[in-house]
Amino acid sequence: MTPYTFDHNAFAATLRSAYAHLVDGEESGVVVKVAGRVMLLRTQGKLAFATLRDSSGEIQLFALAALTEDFEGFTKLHLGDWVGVTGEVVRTRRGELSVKVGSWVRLAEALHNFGDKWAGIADFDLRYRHREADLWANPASRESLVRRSQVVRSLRERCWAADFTEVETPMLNAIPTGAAARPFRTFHHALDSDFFLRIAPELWLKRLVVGGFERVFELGRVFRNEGVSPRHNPEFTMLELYAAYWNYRDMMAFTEELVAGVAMDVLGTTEIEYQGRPFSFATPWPRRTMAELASEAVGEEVSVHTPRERLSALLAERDVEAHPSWGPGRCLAELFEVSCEHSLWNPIFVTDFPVEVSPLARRHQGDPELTERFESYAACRELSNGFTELNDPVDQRLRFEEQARLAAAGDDEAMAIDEDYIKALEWGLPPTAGLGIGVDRLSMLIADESNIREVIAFPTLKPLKD
RNA sequence: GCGCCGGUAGCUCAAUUGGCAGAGCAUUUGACUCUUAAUCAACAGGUUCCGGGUUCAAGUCCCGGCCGGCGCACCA
Repeated sequence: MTPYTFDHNAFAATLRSAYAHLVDGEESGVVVKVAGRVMLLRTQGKLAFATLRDSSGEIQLFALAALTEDFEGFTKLHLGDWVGVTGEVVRTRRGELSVKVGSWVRLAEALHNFGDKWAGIADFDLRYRHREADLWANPASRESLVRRSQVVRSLRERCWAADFTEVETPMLNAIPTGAAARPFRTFHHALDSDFFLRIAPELWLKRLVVGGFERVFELGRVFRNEGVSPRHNPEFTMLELYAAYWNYRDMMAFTEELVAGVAMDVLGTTEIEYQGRPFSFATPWPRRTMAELASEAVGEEVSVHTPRERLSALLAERDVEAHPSWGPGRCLAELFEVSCEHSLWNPIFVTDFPVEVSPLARRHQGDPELTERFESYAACRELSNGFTELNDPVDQRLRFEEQARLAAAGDDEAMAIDEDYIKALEWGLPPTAGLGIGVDRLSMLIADESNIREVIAFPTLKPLKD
């Protein structure tokens, strides 16, 4: 029977720093209790050395037949077993800081182990399906998840510090809305109703602003029934926040400070390497309009007012066929994506998106065909999306109706009309700016990972059939 | 969803032109009083992802399926 508790009082990392002064062969006279997993075991006749890993790091266990209780049993520990050890802190003659094992107890047995002490676990299928073994075998896997945790913590603390109230909104939605995406479908038996897993918390959050929460944020999971790739997991984490009385320029300023601040909190610098290439979070980030960037890329002046025929011809030159339902706005957005996105390495704000692709954003004060919307790009991918919120219920209804026409034309990602949301706007949404940040994407940057699965503890995998 | 690549012992990986399926580590047994991926000796360990086919002979070639990686599409 293994124990139900173990009263440990020391960690590997703190012992290493507290006893750094011990010289080779010196004994401290201090007895500590440590616990963790046996990573390596080296027996040598009447001596045995084990490498113990706890949450802080690793430290050596030094067992002697003459001193250690049940020395024979100690030498028969398996790699991966959890043990609790009581013993004196010493440095061995060969210079390794150790706990000289007096008494010890096996806290849990590892019935499986991976054996290879050098290569760890390399098989992706095994690593992701049994992340617990991956985390035990591969320190780098643990490191990436720790980075993610630090990113989440930093985002939360910075939102709290800016007086945003953290809230939670429904994941089970009668209407999937707030973004353009195919939803997951589910069913509630007692209510005898279909539900959709949320694709964004956006509309709920703005309803809270209507209700008087002037600054709110939600950090949580959203679900999109779309392709899986090294940059897309079907469920992913989004930070969304809304601030009354701000516009999109205020929100851009907040966004860059937030993201650069996370880099400072987690890494202590804004200057990093991502996938072997220098990358800088340093603020301010450039602000460029979508039309400007697209014009530069295609070598002629284009905008939302360029005739659709010209835009579709430019798309065709880039092997993109403009769908008949696309107006000039959608064409411009597509042109931007195919011609600019791949070159946006350091963070940049792309601004002034067409109304046609921004059904929840307020029209631009200088051009009613544009919106006061931005997306930030980093490492050639979208990192955040924000805008001055559309708070006119009449215009919002028109935008939803346009979405409905797209849906009728076969666009299965178009938004549905949300009458409750329109009614909320009729109660009065103050001028407000909103922001969404992909937390997994940001974590990839901070953890220097190219695969989103590395920053998700248990990524979505296809279930095994028999 | 499409394309390319991969799947061999518990783990990491070999296996020539189609010719007896191997090593290291882990497990088991033994030796060893300062090891560090300890070392040394011995034993054991297999539906070569699954199902068909070609062949005297298939881990290897062909067809189908499963799972994964990458790319494309979709998207954040």
